[in-house]
Amino acid sequence: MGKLQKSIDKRNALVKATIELVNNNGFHATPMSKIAKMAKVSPATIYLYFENKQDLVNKTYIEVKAKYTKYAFSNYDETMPVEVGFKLIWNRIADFKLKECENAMFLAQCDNTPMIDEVSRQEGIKHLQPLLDLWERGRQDGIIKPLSDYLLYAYAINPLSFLMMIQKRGVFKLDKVHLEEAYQSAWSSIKVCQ
Amino acid sequence: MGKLQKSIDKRNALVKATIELVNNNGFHATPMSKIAKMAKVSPATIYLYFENKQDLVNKTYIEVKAKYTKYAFSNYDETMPVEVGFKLIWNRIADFKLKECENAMFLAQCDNTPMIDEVSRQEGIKHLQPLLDLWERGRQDGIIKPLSDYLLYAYAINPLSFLMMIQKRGVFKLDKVHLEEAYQSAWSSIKVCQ
DNA sequence: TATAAAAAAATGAATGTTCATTCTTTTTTT
DNA sequence: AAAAAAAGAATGAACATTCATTTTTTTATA
Repeated sequence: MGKLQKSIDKRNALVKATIELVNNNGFHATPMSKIAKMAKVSPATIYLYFENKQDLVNKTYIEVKAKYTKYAFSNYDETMPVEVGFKLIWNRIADFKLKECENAMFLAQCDNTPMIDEVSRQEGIKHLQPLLDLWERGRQDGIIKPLSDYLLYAYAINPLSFLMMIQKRGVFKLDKVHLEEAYQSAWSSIKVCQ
Repeated sequence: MGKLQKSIDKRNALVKATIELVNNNGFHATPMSKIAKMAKVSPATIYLYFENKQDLVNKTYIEVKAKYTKYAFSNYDETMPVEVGFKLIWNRIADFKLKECENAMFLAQCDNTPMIDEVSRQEGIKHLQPLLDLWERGRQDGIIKPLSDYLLYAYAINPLSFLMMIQKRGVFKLDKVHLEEAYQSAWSSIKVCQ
């Protein structure tokens, strides 16, 4: 195995350990020493890859966010009709939140916490543009309500975070039927009523 | 001022300081010493009122959650028609999230973080019953979609947390018009389409 | 190709700080 | 005068980060 690959593996192991430990204990209760142990690395080695703990968590956030948006748009292209495109993206996001639960949990925690730098937060938002473009198209065609992107996100996408969270907490199990119902609610909340 | 009142004041000051500091720095970065300083009390005094830091934050959570639900239902009574009752409660919750921003932020952070004991979390949920009863009535009358309470909460209420969060972050200002739009989206997402 | 010197990467232990909690003393209330 | 409440300082543990060594990898030479 090449030196470069080994470096990449080590870095990935650190990021993965960070996600898992922060999910279970929160940022404040995950010492660098535990992250190191879980990644099978010396604590000192972390500092060869990241400046410090804050940098580690910022970079982890940005990477997970990038993975999220890449996943969300993987089978979308902008020539699709608005409703088709939205359904596609919505389902991919739902998939991500339910299948890539660790990653999604981590994002939820970062997004509701002063754990992350404002700069990294901004960096993370960038890649959502295709969805915003789709909405703009929908508004112009009179298919989607003329609401701010924030409102549309709040009603069409954000509820999935809540559902993922309670599902993870074990109090509720989201099955195929629920998912279809959730989609209908999401779409109802932003579509123009005929 | 009586001894009891003085005790209450001191305890309230501690709870208030906890909320403010945790909002700004997160649980991990708010030392007991800072909480004590902000509440104008010796660090040792905190331990006369709370067992330890975890207990302080658990109790704070439960109190804020109780305040939230009390606020939400203050002008609701269960003889109201479903749609009227829902609008009333929704608006009170919106008010709380926007006017009692510190409290709402604190709850959002607690709800997306392993900061709080599972026991305290359960304790906090209890008081939401009137809303669940209203929804049950709405489902039976064919006014509200036959969805699980979790789904209804995810679409009708939870988006307000997201909107509060981004508003607090300064990236978006929620005005009267937005609020009415938000209500329409919330209601659209859970009402049965005629 | 084999070997050794140099460079890079990785390590475990050490350092200094921060912090939750407790202890002893002082102040306030009864 | 006794009891209760509060205080500030002390304690000891946990932790992020750095330091001095060791191990691994690369490069240069024969």
